[in-house]
Amino acid sequence: MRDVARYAGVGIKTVSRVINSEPNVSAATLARVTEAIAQLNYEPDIHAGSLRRRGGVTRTIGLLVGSVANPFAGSIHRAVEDRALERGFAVFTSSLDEDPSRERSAVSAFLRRRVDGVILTRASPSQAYLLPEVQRGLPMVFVDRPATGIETDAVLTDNIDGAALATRHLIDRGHRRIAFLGDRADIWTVGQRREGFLRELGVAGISTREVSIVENLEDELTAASAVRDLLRLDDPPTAIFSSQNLITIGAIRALRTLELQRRVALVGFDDLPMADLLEPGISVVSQNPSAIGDAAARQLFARLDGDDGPLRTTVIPTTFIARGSGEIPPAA
Amino acid sequence: MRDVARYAGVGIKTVSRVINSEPNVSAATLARVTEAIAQLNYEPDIHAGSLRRRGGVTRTIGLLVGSVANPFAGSIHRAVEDRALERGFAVFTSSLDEDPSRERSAVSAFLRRRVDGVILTRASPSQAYLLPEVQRGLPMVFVDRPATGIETDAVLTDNIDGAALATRHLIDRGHRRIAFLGDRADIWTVGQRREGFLRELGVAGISTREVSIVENLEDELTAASAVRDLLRLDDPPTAIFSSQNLITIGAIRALRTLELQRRVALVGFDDLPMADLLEPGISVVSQNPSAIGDAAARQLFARLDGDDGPLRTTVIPTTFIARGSGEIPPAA
DNA sequence: TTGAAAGCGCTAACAA
DNA sequence: TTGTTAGCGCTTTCAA
Repeated sequence: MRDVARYAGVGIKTVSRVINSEPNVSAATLARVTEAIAQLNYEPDIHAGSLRRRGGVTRTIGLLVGSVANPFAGSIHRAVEDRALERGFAVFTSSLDEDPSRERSAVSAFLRRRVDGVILTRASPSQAYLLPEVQRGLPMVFVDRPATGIETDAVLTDNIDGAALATRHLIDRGHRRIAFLGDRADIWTVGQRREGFLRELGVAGISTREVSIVENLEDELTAASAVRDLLRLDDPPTAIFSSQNLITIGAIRALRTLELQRRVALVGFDDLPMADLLEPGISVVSQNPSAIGDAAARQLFARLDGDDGPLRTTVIPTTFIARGSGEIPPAA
Repeated sequence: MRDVARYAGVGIKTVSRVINSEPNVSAATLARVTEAIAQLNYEPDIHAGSLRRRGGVTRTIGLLVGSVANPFAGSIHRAVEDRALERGFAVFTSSLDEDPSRERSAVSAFLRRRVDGVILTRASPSQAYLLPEVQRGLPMVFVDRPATGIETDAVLTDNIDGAALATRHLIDRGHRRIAFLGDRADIWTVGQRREGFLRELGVAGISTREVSIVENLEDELTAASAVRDLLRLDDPPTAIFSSQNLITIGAIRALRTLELQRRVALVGFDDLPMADLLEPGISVVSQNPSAIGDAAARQLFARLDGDDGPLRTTVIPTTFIARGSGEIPPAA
């Protein structure tokens, strides 16, 4: 900055004014400084500035997700990035892999870099360790799962309603022996989805003894093997509600292996790429990760703009997409 | 830091020593300082430190990709993040959408935040504007596409060989009238893939008049319509080589519409999720984005560790995956 | 083993 | 409209 000032023949503060588009710089001076910046290929150091700047803002936010390799997280990330870009904010991202210790170290890495706000999908059971940041007023928006141990803004999918929607759809087509496939039971969303499933069974007067609930499925393989086991029962389910992506794929594979993909109904929670190109097409309850990211970013920036209204939980609705697999009637 | 020093009854420099795990701190002092840090919930400001630190390292790198919502980019990102995490580096990401102006502004945003290195998929035709950074010694690794206008390290997919592999596979099954479907012709990779396609035609002695080359397909819709047009020709192609993901999906849709998915062979460049669950399964030349990200990050960190050996271009091989669609023989 | 003082690149406050 | 000075939180240098 000193070099630029010297080159332009002005004081260092004038360069600062130009960089920050502050008023009270004459057109001629502005031109000279701009030229000097271009000539010297100068990029101001945003962090040196934020050190002294009021509030110490860095125009940087942090995003924590399950894994950036996961398309669901990718869509959230992209929506957050789009909102951030509009305001000249940069985005740090970190993958947590459902590992509580990674959550803590990633948050710490962000705090050491003085992010202005954080959007996070939690991986640990309690966020009480973030209490000092909440009290300090660091904006935080939880996505996909609410915080535990602290009160914050949140943006969630309507898991209960989505699961109920899927369940009712199957019940309406005459199914009673429906299987629920869930992933790790300590993940908040799966509990919600099971709740929606059970609620709708109750509404229809179906006893939980008629249904099968399998939980803690870890991946495609365990899901596929669970489905094979279920369908070998004396009184096998006529429909399956799979509460997560990879589990749905496992279920599809198992049904194919048994050549039952046109006899047993299947509805998955969360959409799959090319689900409409399979035979039958896979009916799903579709989430809207892009809307989640968008709402979370808007909420975060509203807080950064000084919104100190009451905490808000935004619920993003789901959409049922019928493609064939969910419309199969119970076997005669 | 001053608060921590006061709380622990030591000088500020001693706190600095503890934070940076420097030697010459007695066990008793270390314990007191550690306790003070915990009590005060202190997180050091990494940027204030880098201001004075030799070399000014921030333990931060920047990653530029097409779009973080794209699974190919997501896999690269995840691999980069994994390498970065091992070393306590944070990762900034930005999506470019093939927009040259976004490339420049995103790079500038990273430079203003003093990243220690950059990994980028270029979107603009020339990177000559980065010459000052190259000369300054800022480590940069280009992924997926080489830089133009500057010399840097790069990690690329073996596009020519991959395309040749796919083409040879079709030729070996008796096809001669093969269609090549390409996306925007100004994207470097598609040119390479066309080159591999043409090379293999030459080896087999097939005239380019026998094949159809369609380029500048923008998305699924334009690809699908191009395929429908091709198959309505008097002498339609018996096989299709699609050089990109979305275009492959468009081709699949078009073949379905025409009910030709079991009569016209199809090989795509880049793998698709659930491609094995379609009927027929989609044969592809699979890239390895995770290996690309891994190699790029390793190269970047090697440079940060002081490796000043000659510039290196790492080529990541492709794999052919036969699933059915590529093994369909020419219609009689 | 420890700490005091200077200074990294910038902005706030204030003076000219 | 412009510039000067102090100081943000840390590391470097050097002295105790």
